[in-house]
Amino acid sequence: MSSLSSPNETPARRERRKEARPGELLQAALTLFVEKGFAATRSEEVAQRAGVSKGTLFLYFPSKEDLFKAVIQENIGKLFPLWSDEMQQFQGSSSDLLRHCVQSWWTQVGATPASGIVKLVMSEAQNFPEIADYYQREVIAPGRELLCRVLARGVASGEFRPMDVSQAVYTLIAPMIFLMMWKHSVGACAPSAQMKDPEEFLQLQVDLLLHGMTSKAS
Amino acid sequence: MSSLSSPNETPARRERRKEARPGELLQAALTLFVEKGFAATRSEEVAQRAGVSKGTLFLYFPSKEDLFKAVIQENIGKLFPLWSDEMQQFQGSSSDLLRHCVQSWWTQVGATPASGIVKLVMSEAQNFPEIADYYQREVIAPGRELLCRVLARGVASGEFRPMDVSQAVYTLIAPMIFLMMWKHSVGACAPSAQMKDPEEFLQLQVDLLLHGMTSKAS
Amino acid sequence: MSSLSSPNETPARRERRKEARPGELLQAALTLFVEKGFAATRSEEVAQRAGVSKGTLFLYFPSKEDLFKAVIQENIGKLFPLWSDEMQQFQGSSSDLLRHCVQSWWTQVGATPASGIVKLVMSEAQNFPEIADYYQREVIAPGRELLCRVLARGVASGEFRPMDVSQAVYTLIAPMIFLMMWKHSVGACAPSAQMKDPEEFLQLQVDLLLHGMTSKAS
Amino acid sequence: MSSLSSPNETPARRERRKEARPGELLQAALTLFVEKGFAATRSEEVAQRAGVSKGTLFLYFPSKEDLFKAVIQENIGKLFPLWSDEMQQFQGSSSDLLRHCVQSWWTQVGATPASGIVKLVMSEAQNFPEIADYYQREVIAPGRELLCRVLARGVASGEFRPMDVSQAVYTLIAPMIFLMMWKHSVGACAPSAQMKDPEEFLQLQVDLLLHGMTSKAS
DNA sequence: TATGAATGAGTCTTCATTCAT
DNA sequence: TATGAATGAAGACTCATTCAT
Repeated sequence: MSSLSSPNETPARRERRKEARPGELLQAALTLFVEKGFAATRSEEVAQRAGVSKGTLFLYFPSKEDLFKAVIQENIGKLFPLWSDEMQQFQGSSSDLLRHCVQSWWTQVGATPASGIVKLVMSEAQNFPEIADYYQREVIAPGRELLCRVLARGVASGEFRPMDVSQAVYTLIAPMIFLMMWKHSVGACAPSAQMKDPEEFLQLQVDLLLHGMTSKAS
Repeated sequence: MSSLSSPNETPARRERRKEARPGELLQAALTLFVEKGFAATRSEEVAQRAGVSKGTLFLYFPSKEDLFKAVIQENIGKLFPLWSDEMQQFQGSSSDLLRHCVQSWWTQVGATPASGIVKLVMSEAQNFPEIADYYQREVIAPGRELLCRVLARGVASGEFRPMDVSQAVYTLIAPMIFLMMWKHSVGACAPSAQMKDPEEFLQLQVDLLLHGMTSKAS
Repeated sequence: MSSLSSPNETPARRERRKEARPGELLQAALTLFVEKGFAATRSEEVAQRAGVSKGTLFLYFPSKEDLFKAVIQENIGKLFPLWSDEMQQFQGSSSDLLRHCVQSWWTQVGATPASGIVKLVMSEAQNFPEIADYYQREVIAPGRELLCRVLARGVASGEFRPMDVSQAVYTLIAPMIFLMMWKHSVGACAPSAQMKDPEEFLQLQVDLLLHGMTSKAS
Repeated sequence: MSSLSSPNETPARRERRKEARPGELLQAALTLFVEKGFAATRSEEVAQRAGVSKGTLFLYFPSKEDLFKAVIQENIGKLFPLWSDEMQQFQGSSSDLLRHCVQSWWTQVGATPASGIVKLVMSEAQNFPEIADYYQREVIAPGRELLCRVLARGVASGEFRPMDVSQAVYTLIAPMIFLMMWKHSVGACAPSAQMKDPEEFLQLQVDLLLHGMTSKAS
């Protein structure tokens, strides 16, 4: 436009805010949703925490549910394409790839507030079918697909025993889901019930699975 | 009403019902809570399904939350003393005992509506701290204790390798929790995400664990 | 029930209120809707004017729209069956019957708050399609049908000239609608625009029509 | 932008548009108000349809209400001076003049979107007293005055019987108002209730009136 | 002039719980 | 005990209007 007139112009403050808003709101929503639950978080609280008025929230997200969907996408959904690429380029053994997957998930979801989103969705799925659908499409399906590909890779290379990968994935999913649910429900309320070392638990689970699955072990 | 009938006849239906009331309410609550969720179930629905009026429900249970607690106790809490006894009297190997535990849990909780209660509690724990406390006391603690004893039994007899039982139990708990959560959240909403054969999955998990844990396997 | 025990019992106060409530609410709604319009009347105002709380209103009418429908039925809809009977039994000439119809309408609707309802429905029809449907079914259709029967009666007896009754009715409807609209819009706001003598106007209109319609007149 | 072009060329499109803005906004408002109602039309929609931003609308019209007033003036108010002139110069009989008036109204209002404005004003008059006042001043008063003059002309010439013209005008106004209200409320919602041939209806009404009014008829 | 981001007042409806009967 | 009428707090979302740019 007028880029020729001012050499190092920056967007007007108003403009910069406009671009920053969605992120600020998403961040606020993530924190509050995880802390208080989706239903228990008032839209206005989210707006306040992001430093804007109620109306502004609805300027960027047509509804509270859409805000939730965006939070899912921002914190989890967008990881799958990246992971998919990583997997494609991975050079090592399938065991290592599997370990890498679980590790990545732990680092980027399990150990972060995003884990609260997973817990939330599983908790509220019944009450918000549209969110459940969205989650199924954007998270569950890609997630399963990714893990299935990893298992299939191992089977194809002869590293893993032949198996029904579409069922076997649950063996990987289960400990992850468990960890997130536990952390954000009983773990959050009764410190005594908290898990001591989730990462070690995860390690153990994966080792167990690999030993059970690798050809050499049998 | 029954004033015309003989005084020493069997208690009138009304009176017999009177004693059955709490149980009927509990049954109705279980069904509805599992089907629609805790928040989405109206107290009046519970009363209606039990054939009494809204007021009567509050005569037996001071609040909806208390009703929930009673449902937990009735459907899950009361199982632990029984299981504890069973365990005490079990004669076989610790592997078999472990399998038996998981089997019992599956039969009496996992495959029944009670599994929905577990899902519900994990979902609502944050919103109802009192319920979380209650659950921790009446379910989690006894459950962990029971499984810890089983593992310790195996270790003591030399059947299992030495281990930190208090962490190892999570390896058993995880697939159970996962199964219940999955079934009642994504599984209930997206048929495509449903698990095909939960029992087989469970079997597999236990086998995996036992192979990884038993001395002979190493 | 126990009617044999107490000779002249009356329903408990609570009970009597229950039966009186709908009427009280309907009355309050009629007044407020006519005075302020449907959209501009808050549900709570209606409840307050009826001396109950907001919640109670929704105990008797599932929604504000349903309340409106009930107001229509109560104040206008229920008149048609009565009028239909009257017409059936009318013995005089069709001219007299027509005059009687218009007279009845004026006495029971035009000159009463019910006229405000008609104005309201015509005003809000676009914004509340469901109400428009209801009104069409419960008021317009029966009203037209009634007037058509009257005209047909006159034609059949040779008192009126042959005509397309289904279009001719509008000649009768028009001045009534006009009177109600005028009274509740410009008439209500600008006293100077108010009609002086609506009844005389109506008389004049009917006379004009009858002159035009009666066979002898031609 | 146009700084590169010759200074004395025809006004740039932008500038020409600038002067056309109010008219475009008025046109857009007319269409939308009639289609969706006043309250249901968002200011932004009007602006959008006129190809400008929300802010610009408020630059030309201080409020939505003022926009409405301008729409009234533009589509109805400005007709009366013209009609008044026409009447002044009319040479034929008063019957013909009356027919001409009704005809003109039908052509320029009744059959055009302007009829929707009349309906709207009558609907919203209570909620917007200022609009009601404005309408009374700019439309009702001049309209009545015009018709009164026509009737008085007929009476003065002996063509019509003596009458209270200030009341008699309603006999002319009624069918017009009715037609507009009907078309834009029930007629718009329930096709079955729509009038078949409004023009014929109008004709009939006028004939009826003239028969009743002309001296010869008595 | 023109823009469009931001504001915040306003309202229907649900439902756990109470209490007069 | 049992009933069910009554209560009232709580929350998402819209949109006319403003004002910094």
